[in-house]
Amino acid sequence: MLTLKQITDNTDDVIRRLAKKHFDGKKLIEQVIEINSKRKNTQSVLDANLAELNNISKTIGALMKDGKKDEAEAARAKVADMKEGNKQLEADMKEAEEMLITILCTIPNLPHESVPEGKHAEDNVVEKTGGKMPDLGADALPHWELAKKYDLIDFELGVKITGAGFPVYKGKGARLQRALINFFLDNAREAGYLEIQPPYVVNTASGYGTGQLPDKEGQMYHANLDDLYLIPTAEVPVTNIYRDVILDKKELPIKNTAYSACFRREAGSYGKDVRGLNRLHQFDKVEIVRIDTPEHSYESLTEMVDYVQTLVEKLELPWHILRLCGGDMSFTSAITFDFEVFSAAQKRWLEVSSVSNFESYQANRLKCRYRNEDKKTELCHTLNGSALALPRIVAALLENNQTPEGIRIPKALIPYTGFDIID
RNA sequence: GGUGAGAUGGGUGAGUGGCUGAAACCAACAGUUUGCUAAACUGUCGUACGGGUAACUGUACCGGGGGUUCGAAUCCCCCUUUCACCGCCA
Repeated sequence: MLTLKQITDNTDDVIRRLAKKHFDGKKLIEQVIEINSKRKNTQSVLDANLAELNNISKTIGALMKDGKKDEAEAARAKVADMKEGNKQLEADMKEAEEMLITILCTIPNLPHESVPEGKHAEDNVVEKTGGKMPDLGADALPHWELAKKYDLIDFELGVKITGAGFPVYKGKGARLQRALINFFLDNAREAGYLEIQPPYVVNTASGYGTGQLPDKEGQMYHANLDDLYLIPTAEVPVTNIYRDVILDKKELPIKNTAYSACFRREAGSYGKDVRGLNRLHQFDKVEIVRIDTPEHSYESLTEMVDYVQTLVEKLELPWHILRLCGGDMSFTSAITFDFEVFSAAQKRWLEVSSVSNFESYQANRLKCRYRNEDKKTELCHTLNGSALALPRIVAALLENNQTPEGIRIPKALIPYTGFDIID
């Protein structure tokens, strides 16, 4: 969520920037300012009352010792009176604080100045393109048919065991998954990321910390009995490592990477877009997460984007990077670059990575801070990105590398798969 | 799952209901001394939200939430969690 300081110091600027996300924040911002000033006034009165109360309480002890019972009784009565009045003030404070958080949670992050205007995915700007488009014949098969032909992935079996969107990988299909995970983790480690193996279920506090709760509750699987959520991405447990933490500036930037299975309910989307591996309820992903200072976070963002580029290049996939427009960006992001790879038989671009800087928006909720040179605590910036999500990479690898002899494995991956062709 | 003992600042750890936002030690930081290092000495050393240009100052917080009391780190209740032993178990 945005900080009160951001809102009170640069009110007009905040409203203007929210408009880029097609969010009309004028009323809410005004409301925040009003409630906040009320909160301050209430606190001033309440603090003064409490100070007096504390003083009187101290004198009661002394009076009792001196045997001045009457005076002590009088003071006691007065205190009882004041406490009644404070109850209302305390309730007001609590209400104001809760209201502020509730409203702040409904206001999205401010887009960075460099975010392009636009409403939909079509308005995203192609930032960079690379790789070679494969030249497939007219009889090229989509990945779900290749998966069947070579017995790599069994979608129907997943339906039997669990339901749609939970595929079963078999043989070289399963080994390809394992190879990609290791390939991504090894690359991340070589790029300086610390490997983390986090829990796949998290509590509600963590859900709030990274902003899945309260609004996106329906997107996570929930274990009712224990009130725990299956993670939709490793970002959730890994970023929550730094919840309620004050870091030393020397530790920044923190660079973590984690593989996890990801679970997404994604209710209500069916059809061609979700065919095969295009959209799943359970999938594998290696995530990179950074915690950084505000001064350095955009440099970190560039490094992360460049790093992801090396991955798609090593996999020899045709790729491009999109700078997302204001309307297509996520609620919590200040700037997002999407990586898409071209899936040649489907003839469509598939999103395989999303690299974002959340600036202090997420850190504010997490209370993730660092101590600056003046020993003052300041909110960190948080960033994360997929590096990479497996299913669509697999889809593109299968489709783009199909030959009459079989499916060729890119050179960089062969040491991990242990085979160079799927036939 | 059962029983018992715990949870205090970055760490260790003290704390008869008022003199405790919290001893002491360690770590850290700044300085003095010193040819360098070390040692010694001096000082600083939790967070949040208010007030104040500032020095400073008010309030809240001793795992979390309630309660008792004029007053709670301290007493009571609930929850979480750690450790030990028992039970179960890959």
